Order: sequence, then C-alpha cells, then structure tokens
Amino acid sequence: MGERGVVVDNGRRRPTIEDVAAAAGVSRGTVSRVLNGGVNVSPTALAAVNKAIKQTGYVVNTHARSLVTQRSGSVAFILSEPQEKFFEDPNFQVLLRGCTQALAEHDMPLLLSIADSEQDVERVVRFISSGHIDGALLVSTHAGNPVFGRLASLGIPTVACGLPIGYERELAYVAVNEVEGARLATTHLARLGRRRIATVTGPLDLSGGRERLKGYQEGLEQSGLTYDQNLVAHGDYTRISGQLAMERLLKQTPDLDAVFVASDLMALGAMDALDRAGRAVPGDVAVVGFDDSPSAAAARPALTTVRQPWKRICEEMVRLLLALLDGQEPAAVILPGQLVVRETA
Amino acid sequence: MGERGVVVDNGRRRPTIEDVAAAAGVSRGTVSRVLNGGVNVSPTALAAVNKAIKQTGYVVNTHARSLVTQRSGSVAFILSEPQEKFFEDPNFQVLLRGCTQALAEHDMPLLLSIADSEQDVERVVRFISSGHIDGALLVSTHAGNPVFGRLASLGIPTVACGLPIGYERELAYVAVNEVEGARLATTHLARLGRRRIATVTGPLDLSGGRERLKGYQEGLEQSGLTYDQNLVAHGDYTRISGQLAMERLLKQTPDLDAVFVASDLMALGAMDALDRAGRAVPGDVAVVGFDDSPSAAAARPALTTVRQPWKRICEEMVRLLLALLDGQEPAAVILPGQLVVRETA
DNA sequence: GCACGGCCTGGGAGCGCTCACGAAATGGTT
DNA sequence: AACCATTTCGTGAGCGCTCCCAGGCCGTGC
Repeated sequence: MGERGVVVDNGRRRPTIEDVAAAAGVSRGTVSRVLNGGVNVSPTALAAVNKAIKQTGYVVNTHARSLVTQRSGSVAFILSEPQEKFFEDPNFQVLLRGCTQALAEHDMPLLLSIADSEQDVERVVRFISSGHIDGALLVSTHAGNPVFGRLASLGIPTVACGLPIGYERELAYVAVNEVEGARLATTHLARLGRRRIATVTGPLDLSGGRERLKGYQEGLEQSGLTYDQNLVAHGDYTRISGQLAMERLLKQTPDLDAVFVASDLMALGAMDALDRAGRAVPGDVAVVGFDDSPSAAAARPALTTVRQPWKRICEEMVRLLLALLDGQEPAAVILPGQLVVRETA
Repeated sequence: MGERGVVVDNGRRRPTIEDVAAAAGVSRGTVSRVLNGGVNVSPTALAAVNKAIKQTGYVVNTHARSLVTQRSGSVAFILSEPQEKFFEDPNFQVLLRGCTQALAEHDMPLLLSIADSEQDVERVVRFISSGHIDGALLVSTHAGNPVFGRLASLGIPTVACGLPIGYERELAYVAVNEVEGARLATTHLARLGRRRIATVTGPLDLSGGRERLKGYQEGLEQSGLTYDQNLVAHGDYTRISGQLAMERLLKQTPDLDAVFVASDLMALGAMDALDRAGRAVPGDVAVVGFDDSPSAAAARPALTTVRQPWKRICEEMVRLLLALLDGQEPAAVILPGQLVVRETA
C-alpha cells in the first residue's frame, strides 16, 4: 500500500519547491536561488533544476512567497470616476487596457477597483491597506478626489494619471502637456485661415479643462486673434454636452468658422449639432478634438485631434510605479501631445 | 535599550494576530475563530477581540491565510476578445463594472486578464494555474475560443457569459434567451403594422448571432410573414458594419419598412445610414436594436431595443462562481430578455 | 604544503495564519 | 456529590517559500 512519503500520494497535489529539489537532486535553497534569478548557482545545478521544473510542472506558490517577502507582486488600478463617465469615455478603457498590458509584461496582475461612491472609497482603501497589493495606479480627472489624499497619507506607492492636484509632491504622476496640445490645435486652425475660432471646454474644475482652455487662449494670442467670451462654451466631456455647447455657440456667434473641442467625444457631439444646423465640416466649420480616442479615426469625416500618447502614458505609469516599489522617490513625467491632422481641419 | 520582545520595535510593523490576541488577553486561536465567523466563542471573548482589532488596527494578512487555506479569495475576469471589440462594444464595460461590483459585495477583488492574442492566452492560463485565483469569469462571445477548453481541462471553476459552445457541461454559464428576445423584437415590429421587416445579423459563428437570427425568423413566422433572403444582411457588431449592412439592405430591398438589428451599436450605425438615405425613423423605417446598452437610451431618437439584464447577469455569474467554489456542480442560468419600447419603433 | 578567499550548497528558522486535538470550564442529571 | 455532554479555549504543527549562515570545495599565492 506504499509508505507515506515513498510512493507519495501524487493525487493532484501541486508540486512544491521540495518536489523540484528532489527531482533535480539538489536542495530547496538551490531551487529557490534558480527561481530568483539564478545567481551563485552552478550551470549544472541550474540545468538540472530547470529540467525538474518542467518535468514536475512546478509553478511557484505566490502566497508562500508573498508571506516571506512581504510583497504581493500585484497592483491595483483604481478608477475613481462617476459611473456615467466610466461608461461613456473611451479613454478609461484605453488606459485600463494599456496598463493591463504594460503590467503583464512584468508578470504583474492588475486588480481593478472602482471607487465612485463614498462607501466604495472606503472599501477600496481598506482593500489597499490589507496588503493585497504593492501599489496603485490611480485614474481620476477629478481634482480634490479624496482618494489622492488617502493614498498619499497611507504611503501607498501610487502613480496618478494627470496632475493629482494638491499632492504633486507626494504622488508620482504622468501627465500630458495639455496647454501645448491645445495651443497646437488652435494655431493649426488659425494657419488654415480660420479667424472666428470657438472652443468647447471641459469642466473647469479639472486641470485638463483649465489647461486646454489656457492653450486655446495662448494659441489665439500667438496667432494674433483675440479672445472672445462669445466664442466659449462649456461641456462636461460627454457627447451630448458637446452637442448642446455647439448649439449654444452657433446661436450666440453664428459666424464662427472653426471650433476647438476639448475632447473627441464632445467633438463628435459638436459635429452632430453642426450637421443638424446644416454647417459643413470642415467646409463651413473646421473642428479639432482632443484625445485621439479610437472613435476619432472612425468618425465621418475623420476627426483631426490632439493625440494623447496612451500607450506611452501607460508604460510610464507602470515604470514609475516599479521605481516607487524599488524605493525611489515619486517622480513626474510630462509627455507631449501631438496634432493628428485628418479630415475635419 | 530594551530587550527584544519587550519594548518591541513598534516601528510600523503591521500588527499580527498575535498582537491582537495579546491585546485582548486571549489566544491566537480565539482571535482566528472570531475572524472566521466567531462560532464557538463566548460573547465576552468576542467583544474583547473586536475591541482589540479596532485598537491595533489589525487587518488580516491574506497571504498567510491563503497559504494555509489554499484559497486566494480573488477571481479573474478574463476578457478574450479582439482589441477593437473591447474598445467599441459598451457591453464589455457594463459586464466588467457589474462583476466588479457584485464581487466587491463579497469582498473579493477582481483581477483583470485580457487574452486577445495567442501568447496572451498562454500568459493568462499560466497565471490562472499559478494559484493566484480561485476561479474565473469568462467573457467571450467567440465560440471555439481556446480559453474555454483550457479552463475546462484545468478544472478551474469558471463561469462564462453566454453559451460556452462545446463546454456547456463542464463550464457554468449564464446566458440570455436571445431567441426569445429577437422574437419579441420582431413580433413587436409586426404588431406595429410593418410588413417588410429586415434584419442586420451579428456574426453567425457566434451563438448570439445565430440565435438572434433564429428569433427573427420565428417572429416572422409567428406574425404570418415570410422569411426573405433579401431582407437579411450581416454585420460584426461594430457600428460601421451596421451602417454598411443597412446601406446594402436599402439598395437590395428599398421598400423595407422596419429593421431588427442584432446589436444596439449596429443599430446606431444603421440609423446613420437611414439618416443619410433620407429615411425617417421610425416614420419610414422602424428600428429595434438588441442589448439596451447605455447609448440606446441616449440616441436620438431613443432606440427601442431588447434589454439584456446586465446587472442580473453579473450577479448570477458571481453567484454561480461562488457555488462552484463551494464544491457544487456547474449550473446554467438562462435569463429572459425584455423589450424596451422607446422612440424608434 | 598551508593558509586564505571566493564560489556553491544544504538546511534551520520563521513569515502569519488555520486547523485539529485535547484540556478546561460549564451546566444539567441522576 | 459524582458524572457526562457540551461549549469554549489554548497550543502544536505545518502550509510553501525565502533568507541567512555555516560549511565544503576549489584555486591561488606565499
């Protein structure tokens, strides 16, 4: 009937490091060394261990490892936005996907946490401090979001996407130079000969909203055009708000011949309004958006826009987070936006 | 300088169960019992332990726990779709969000895994088998997706969203009765007096695509209408494919007076085409979509559609998964679709 | 020929927890 | 008062891993 430990019950028990060691004819310690980079192990032992790993189908038990290293090897992706935004704004998906991929390259899983209500925030904070994760990637355009403060005071290694207003020192972040991007868009319009360039802004309590407006103003100035309150309307980044803002603009300043819209989604809405009003794009009114979200290229006519380098952003966020985990100080990365000229301007 | 273990270095060490036990004047075991439901512990001890937990700010170390229980307490959300779909189809977001919330209620984190390439699949499978997670929620409309088989043969507790074709016995799943939903849509159109009812289908290699077409046919029959090949065009669930399909339909059968489109996104595309062709909706052509995705209600005119009970779907998926983790056999849940009448039909 | 240093290896200790077991306390019976 | 069943509690063992230390081996220099 087989002594226990000799004919071993191989009944679906996951092989442990000990099994590998036995199979390779070395000790636990040596296997562990191989698993962790293989420094100070002889080529012979290394080969034997690798063979044994394959043979036994060994895969490291992360819980045991985490227990001793005090590191989980996974990070949270915290989405802290009202629900509607999450559904509608394609940028969140792009970020989520990009970060998932960037992390996957380091073999780190991503834990998704959504904190869009007071109690959710508490749950997320509790979760974070439970040692489940090593750090956090925080996505919120919302200045004054309480999550920034909680994470900062907890000392959780955190990288924000966009300026974490009020916590620029404590938190690492990667942001796009939105002022410059908006300026690029506006001067492009001016160079096209447009003289009555309007804008649809994002919410001005968000850094993005403010910066894009600032860039618009700078672009105007740089092009010898004057800022006119009647050429400005506000939206909240949703498609419908873009449409409504454009309708207002059309009513209050019928002679506008171009519009810089602070997000692609709103630009799509603005184009709906233009279409309904019988204004040709770009014939009568040229349109430039912001973000270069997937729908920009798909739009008809295809939307000229300011590209945010999403892939790069995600990679930098992950890089910054790894640096933080490595004990380095919080750093900031500012990436340039880039004008993508398509059909609407 | 303080004996080690007496003046203890309280320098930011996370409190352990032992610390709580000391603070409460009980033993490790009792604290553990409280942590795990508090059976067989006296009210006095329970109160003392709870107080001590609060006092010390104790939070359980999940790695240590998982090491002994062999359970991680987290599940993977596997998204196995080509990239474009992920970006464009709002249903994925709805599912992701819904599952995150449903899991959060059980205090289980969700790990996001995206497997849209061959190598991604391998990575994800490796990850899954590494013991990081207890089970998986699998979202893929793609029949014949290799992930189904891998998960099934690995014996990972898995719940699929939609029929896991070929693995209906091995895997649990929750699906919507799409045949019935499509039938509902079609008979609704017929009851409205429409006689030339067209359809834009989804991809027919997907169960959803086939079922919705079947429901359309049944609805036609039930209404005394005959199936006509010229009233059928195929799309791939993207908005643009809906537009193109509609254009084809309009060309080959100009006298159509209604259309059942197999997804809201395609319905939106179809409405673009109708708009361009100068056909009024619903005046000239009535439109019914499928899914009731967020954009359906937001569309102008608002889209009549077949609602998939997303929240319910997510809850059932999580329920089924928990049952699986509890040792129960894979089960299937079929939920009814529901017609939501808005403006387009 | 011997001492010394550099590689490589084995194995003890321990991370923080749960679980099983047996001891202790409790309370109800005869 | 003695006994047994039941509840409550404490403790040893051990989950699978990494870290560290002691010791073995080899080559080099004197």
